[in-house]
Amino acid sequence: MARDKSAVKPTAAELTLLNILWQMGPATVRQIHETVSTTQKTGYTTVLKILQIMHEKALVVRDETNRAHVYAAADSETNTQSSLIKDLISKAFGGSTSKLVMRAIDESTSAEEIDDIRQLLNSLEK
Amino acid sequence: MARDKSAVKPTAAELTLLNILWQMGPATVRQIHETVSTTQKTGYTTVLKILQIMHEKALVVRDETNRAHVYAAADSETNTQSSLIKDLISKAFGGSTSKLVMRAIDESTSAEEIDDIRQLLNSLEK
DNA sequence: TAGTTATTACGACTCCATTCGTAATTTCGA
DNA sequence: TCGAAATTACGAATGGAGTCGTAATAACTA
Repeated sequence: MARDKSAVKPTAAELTLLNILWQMGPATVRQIHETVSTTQKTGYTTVLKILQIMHEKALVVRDETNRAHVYAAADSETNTQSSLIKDLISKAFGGSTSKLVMRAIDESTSAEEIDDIRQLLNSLEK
Repeated sequence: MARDKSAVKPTAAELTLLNILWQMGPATVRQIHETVSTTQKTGYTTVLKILQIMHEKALVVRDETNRAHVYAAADSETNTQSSLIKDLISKAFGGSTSKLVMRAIDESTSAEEIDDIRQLLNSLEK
């Protein structure tokens, strides 16, 4: 049996690094550390260690051609978002997507975002 | 300063017990354990311990009047769902509610659920 | 009352996430 | 070439989640 990739759920720290990788594209530890340092005070080797663990979990791939390894997200942002949301729907919303959507939309949701959602619904065949 | 309740995010195991409490209403450890046992094999003292930790975190309240303490969820299901979803939107969707909704709806979403969402949007003033 | 049963309290143990210091390795410039 | 700088590798320390065994306590019953 092949291992189910969607079973690997990134932790909070891992998601922080994935967000950077999705934004920047493939990057070295130094680049990633510099970016993460603008918002947090995290040591260089901490970032390195987390990337190594993510590599073991296959959350990232890395190019070892050069001295400084280049890391990249193994899965797309879209796919990761989908699996995170499916997880939350099953664990906290009794499996109901509509319940989640109803909770997600509140007074802080902008009119533009609501328009976006309306257009999405209109584009559905169902 | 009052402590911010929304800062406490229930873990996976805690969420399992909260779901039971929201469903059953206030209940003893025995009742909760019996319910959780229908789907998992978890020891009685494990459930007790988790409830005690949840009590320390103020995720549940308990009535110690009787020998068998009666536990109840401290916060409503709706409020907890809202804070879980806000957390996910900020950590994985760049703060965009519409992006989350777009990911949430996919081919597995039933026509009934999509209708529910349409009605929600129609009922909005925006 | 005395023993059995039910319940809570306590603490230990494992696993994993997160952090970082230090060692080993490689590269590059003087 | 050789030493400084950069990078990776390794491992230890901390803390929390989840698990459960055992002790302490309370209640019930024969």
